[in-house]
Amino acid sequence: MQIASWNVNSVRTRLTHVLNWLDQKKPDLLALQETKVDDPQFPLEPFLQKGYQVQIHGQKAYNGVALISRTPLEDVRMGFIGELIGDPDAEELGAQKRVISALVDGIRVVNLYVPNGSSLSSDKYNYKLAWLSCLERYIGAIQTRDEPLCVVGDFNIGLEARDLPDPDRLSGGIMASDRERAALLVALGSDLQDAFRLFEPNSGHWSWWDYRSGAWDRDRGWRIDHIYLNEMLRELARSCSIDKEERGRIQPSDHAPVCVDLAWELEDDGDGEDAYDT
DNA sequence: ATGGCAGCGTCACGCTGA
Repeated sequence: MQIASWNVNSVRTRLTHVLNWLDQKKPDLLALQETKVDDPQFPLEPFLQKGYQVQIHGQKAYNGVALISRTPLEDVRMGFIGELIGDPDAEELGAQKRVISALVDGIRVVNLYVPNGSSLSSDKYNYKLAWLSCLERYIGAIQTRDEPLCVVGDFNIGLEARDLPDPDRLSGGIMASDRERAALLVALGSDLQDAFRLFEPNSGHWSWWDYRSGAWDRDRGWRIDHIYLNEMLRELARSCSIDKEERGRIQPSDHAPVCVDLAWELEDDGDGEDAYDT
């Protein structure tokens, strides 16, 4: 079972990139962020033609998440719902389409687009902290003991110095402040760990390069796109990698896909193909 | 230290992202 996460920065602009990438990598599940399209305008057909199922939770111009899966998407949940009951910011927290989750071949997959926060003095920073607090309640509600859980997405947080290109300068600023880091760690709880760090302890591995300042040419990125696995899935993790090549293409997203390979037996989908070696 | 690049909505540039 291969699960991938990719902030595509507009699914319509990046459509050929995404379709070509699916043909090349053949993941079982692709979680998209920043689709930037309202649901009626989402380009479903090319994905359906490739035999993928699609669930979308989008809005016009901003945000938007989707799940694209070779196996059925069951028990699909759009956004925070019950977790917002009693929250004074419920309406605002629900208006931005940043969360979609489904049960995929018995694995609970959560796809997130965490708010950026803009700057520490911005109202958007408080929104980010409130959103992460709601995420804590959401993950607490959605996870079931002894069931596999995989939480993926664009977290807009570099959790550790090794996830930043210049930690001395950037630590404490937006996407690297103590409060948002702590809020994310609390939201993830005690059972979820970063799949990438199971395999790669070193710095210098990025998932996002700013379009500006020649960040790509200078290889000054951040590692802000993560895949978190609970203990029972960690035991099955074979690899986790960032597909940096995608960022080097013509008219790329500013993010690269992140992929995890799990030794999880898929139900036979009937076409006789096996997606991985065992 | 600052700004830079890209996508969207709407059609000249402002807003937003990260």
